[in-house]
Amino acid sequence: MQARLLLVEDDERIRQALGLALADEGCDVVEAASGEEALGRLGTTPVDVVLLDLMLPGMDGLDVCRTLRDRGDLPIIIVSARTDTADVIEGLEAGADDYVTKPLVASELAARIRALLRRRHGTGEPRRSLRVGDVEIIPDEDVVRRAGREVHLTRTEFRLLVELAAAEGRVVTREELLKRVWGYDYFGDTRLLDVHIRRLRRKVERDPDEPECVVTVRGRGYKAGTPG
Amino acid sequence: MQARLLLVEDDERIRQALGLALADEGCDVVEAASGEEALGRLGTTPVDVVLLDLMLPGMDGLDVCRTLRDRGDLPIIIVSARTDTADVIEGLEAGADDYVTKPLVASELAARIRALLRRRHGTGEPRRSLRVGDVEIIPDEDVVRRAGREVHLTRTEFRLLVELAAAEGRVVTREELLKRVWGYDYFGDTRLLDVHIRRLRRKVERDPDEPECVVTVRGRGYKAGTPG
DNA sequence: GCGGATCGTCAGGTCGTCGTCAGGTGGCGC
DNA sequence: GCGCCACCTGACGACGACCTGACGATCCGC
Repeated sequence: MQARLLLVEDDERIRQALGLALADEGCDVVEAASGEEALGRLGTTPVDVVLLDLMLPGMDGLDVCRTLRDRGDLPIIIVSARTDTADVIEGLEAGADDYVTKPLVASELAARIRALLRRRHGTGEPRRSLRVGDVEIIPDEDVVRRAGREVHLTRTEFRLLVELAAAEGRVVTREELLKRVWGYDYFGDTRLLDVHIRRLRRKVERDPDEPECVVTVRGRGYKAGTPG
Repeated sequence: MQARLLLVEDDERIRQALGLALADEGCDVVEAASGEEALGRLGTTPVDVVLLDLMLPGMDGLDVCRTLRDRGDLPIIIVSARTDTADVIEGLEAGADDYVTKPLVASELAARIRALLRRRHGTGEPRRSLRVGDVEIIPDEDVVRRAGREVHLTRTEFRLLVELAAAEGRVVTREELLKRVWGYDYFGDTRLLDVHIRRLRRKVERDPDEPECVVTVRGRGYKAGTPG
């Protein structure tokens, strides 16, 4: 799944234990010990879900929840020791998507997280977009944008670009690309790949003669340009 | 709030009591005593949320859940007497958005319904209309308006448009559309879909030769146009 | 029973996409 | 500087996904 979640909990022992358990469930966990710290982290770190304890030092948990809801539509699950109906309703009205009570079972929590992400993106997978320079790739929409403008790619071009983008700047050999995009187990030379790289560059490069996004690594393959 | 919800529960006394309690909370309740009856009602009645008991005569509750999830993204809350973690996880994995255990508190249930609808529509109000560009869809009738003018769609055209609009710009594959609108389980290559897309475009597109609302994604399917 | 509305099928046409090719360009070892 | 080889480039034909108009079947209200 690899959902990235922010765990907001002041008790260090609970936080660490829960963090480890959720990591075991396949989550990428970021921790915060207070509401202020959580809001700070969210400014810099992209996150898919927030797990929010209500008993926090300083800023009240419900206020953190309302603040987050004000700022956007980030999924929020409240984790609390209080089981009263009134508390649950208050939490949900404050903008939480779910309210679970301690003691917690990590596997159930993970299932609830998956359900929430599925609801949000239709698939259970977070809708992440990939970037290469000023080129943004949105797999769900089959759309690529360069500097905000929509660029139409064919199926093959799209998969090629995704493979390169997913490698995050590492070189992807010609053999790997042929295998992953075409399923070829090809030995020897083929111009197939070159042609499609060419067509891709024509569409995504600012200047196709000076490639920045799709860079040739002579004798090995190609790599996505590193924007900084 | 006036969310319309379908209550699936075989025990008549529980069903009536819960139905009344939820009506008090401002819900518009439709009842069904079995999975089969529920699926039948959904074919004719537009509903915002399904409350699904797992202990049903005939068709298994989890199967009902999976079937619903297969057909679309209708919000589902499972209501069950079983409290085991394994049961909860199974329910959520079957496609439910939430899992609450008996005994129930109607006010909490209503709060969870509101949270779910808020997540889905951004406002907490049940969705009574969808938009694609300057096309507005009113699910209660087989009617859409384009730039204020009323356009009449047939049942099939309407469901097609709703499926695309609900995906909010994501690509919906031909297989998905065939399955959700016609109930087909992939029928190889068929022109059925094309024809209805064509007919739909004739009615909702400003210029049917330059589709803006219903966009073809070659090799995958269709998507609702992103206005702006 | 008649007529309109709606639906599914079909055949022919269009056009996007793909793979191949032949010739050109430029880096790199000698 | 020379030649080789990896890669670039534009063009072209084929295939198939999708479009389009037409037709017959079915349903339903009158």
